Amino acid sequence: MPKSVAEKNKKQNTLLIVESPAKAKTIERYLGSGYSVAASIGHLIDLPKSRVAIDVDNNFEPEYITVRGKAKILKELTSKAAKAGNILLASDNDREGEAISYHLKVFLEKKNISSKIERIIFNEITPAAIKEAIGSPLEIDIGKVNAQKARRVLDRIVGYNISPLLWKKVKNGLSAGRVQSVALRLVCEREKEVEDFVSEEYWSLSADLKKGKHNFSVQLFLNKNEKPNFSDKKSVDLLINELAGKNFIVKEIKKSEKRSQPRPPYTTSKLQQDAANRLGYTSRKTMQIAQQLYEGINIGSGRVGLITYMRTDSTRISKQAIEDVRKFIQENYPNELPENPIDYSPSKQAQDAHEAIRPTYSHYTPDYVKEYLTKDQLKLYSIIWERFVSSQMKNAVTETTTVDIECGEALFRTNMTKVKEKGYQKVLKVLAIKEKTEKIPSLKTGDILELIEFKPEQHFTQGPPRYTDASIVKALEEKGIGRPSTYAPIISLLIDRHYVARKNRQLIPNLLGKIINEILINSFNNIFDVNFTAEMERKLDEVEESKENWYVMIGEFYAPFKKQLDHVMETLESIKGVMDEKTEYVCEKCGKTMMKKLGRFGYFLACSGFPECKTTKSIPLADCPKHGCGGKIVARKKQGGKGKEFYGCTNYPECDFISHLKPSSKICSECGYFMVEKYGKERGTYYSCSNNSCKNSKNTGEEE
DNA sequence: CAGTGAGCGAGCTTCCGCTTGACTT
Repeated sequence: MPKSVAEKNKKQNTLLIVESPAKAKTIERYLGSGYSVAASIGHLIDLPKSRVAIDVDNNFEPEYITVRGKAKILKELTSKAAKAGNILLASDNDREGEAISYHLKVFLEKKNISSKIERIIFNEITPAAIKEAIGSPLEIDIGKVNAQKARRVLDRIVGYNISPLLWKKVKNGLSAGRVQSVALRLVCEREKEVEDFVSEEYWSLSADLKKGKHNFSVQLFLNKNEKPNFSDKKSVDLLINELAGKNFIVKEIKKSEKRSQPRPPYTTSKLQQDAANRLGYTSRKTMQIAQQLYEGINIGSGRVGLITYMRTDSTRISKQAIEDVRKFIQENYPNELPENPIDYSPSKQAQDAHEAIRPTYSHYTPDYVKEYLTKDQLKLYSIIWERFVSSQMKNAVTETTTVDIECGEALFRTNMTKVKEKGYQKVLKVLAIKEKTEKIPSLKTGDILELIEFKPEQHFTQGPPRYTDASIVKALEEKGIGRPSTYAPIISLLIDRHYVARKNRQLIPNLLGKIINEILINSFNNIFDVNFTAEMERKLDEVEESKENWYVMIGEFYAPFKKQLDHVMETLESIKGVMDEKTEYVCEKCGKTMMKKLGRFGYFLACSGFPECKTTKSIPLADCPKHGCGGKIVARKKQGGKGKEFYGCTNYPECDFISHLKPSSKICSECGYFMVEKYGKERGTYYSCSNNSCKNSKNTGEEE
């Protein structure tokens, strides 16, 4: 049949579809002619946003539609598919990826695309891995698709039923969900621990000693291992008196060697943790910068993707990358190259669709790419590079010398740590481990030391630390809640909804967050529990292995849930309006007091006479400092309500005063402008003048 | 690192997870 031959010739190229456009570009380069590579840019088909769209009476069948804004991509993919001889669905090798491929396949078949559609899977972007995958095409794994469907439907049922309950009982626009509400719960529970903590005074004792010309410090120990806690100064003074005049004698000198292993290359969670702790980045900032490094930076010779994909739960490394980094180590640190590559098999629960986060080429050292990167990009790239290269180097060896010194009945001790072999630490700069260690003069057993002075020191027991971006991400990952692509958005969501505030990097629940959490755990303790997700995952595994029907699993959840929901809807008392605060402001139109309320765009003032009087206005935060202006400074946002808040004058555009930081109640003693709160890593919270030409704007503001 | 700019809001909101882009950092 001549027609089909002509058709065949026309349609000989293969279309490969992945999720990420950057990945598509890379793969296109690897494959060359005969192939074209396109990207779906995430999910294309999903539940509609505007309603629940789950048919409870029909085995929970979800209603799928084209995702808003994705119609164009779907159309383009369809037209490319129509021209291709062969279509390879190469979305990620996890549940979500399988669902993307499945939906695409169903869609294309409906569009009467006659070409062969196959699923291929690779877990790393290397020519070898991709070619191997193309050589062994697979069927869609319907078990995985069903597990994704179950997860999606469950989250929809929980989120889209409990959120409206909150609208009715507490306030419009609120939200609840399997993941966000547990994150909120963690923050609230920690806050409770902080509030309940009672700080206690205790004292420690050290002594400054002298041997020859060398001074050094030793600490009092109990039972050889424990530091004693004196509850007050009296008891420590008692001991000091007892020891007065007694000799300090060196009793024992011990040396011990410790090997420290390099850490595995980064996963998303670990990268966010280190970037937060070491560089002070929020999770969100880390991901934005990582995305830039992934998509590519022009480094003279052209645009190069500097790191592998940044959303991963795996520490796995491609064979090619191992060879590359071992070559780099061989050339630059030949003594630190281990005989064999170090294996970082991913943890058991990892979905493992991507490699670890690593530099694409080890020889692009931070120094080499420095001039092409912004400061922030360079810092983040440096820690990724250092962590990866060091992960394939030899252990470091440290030697610790412990000296036990007796004084009467008391035992004092000091430690000195020396690096014997730097090993992997040779490449650590930004990630360098800064260890403070005592310098001890050379001593031998029996030496008698001269006492310079006793140093009793007062301490207070510290309460548990509040969560930070770093520690909440760590906690969520450990509990299996959320995914690499959602850690940063979860934190942003809690803050955007005014459930939680981030202050000096700490996550503190607002009253709104506490109230919602209280309601949720009182009414749905079983769902918003850290174990709920773990149990869900266990069942999803059974669905994936076709041991259970996805809708049977959902049905078992739904029946009791619906009962619970109806009960709460009926019995829970509405507290609508209790969040509104009375203020001193008076309505300009009717003279009634104004209430402070939380709206879609943040807090605002509204007349207590609502709905008769609909007066609203922004909350004045400070007087406009411009001479003779008389306006008030209020929080503002750019058009469309997008972007970060700034603070401007109510007399705009006549008055153009602006500050990007929130006014504090403090007034500058130099120029009378209001001061703003700033936070420095070293000096903590301080105040600075909002007047750029005032000298106080650079310096620490005076404390009142 | 400095620069940054709307007049809204009392209804139609909301989930999680995959992606990037536009916007800040």
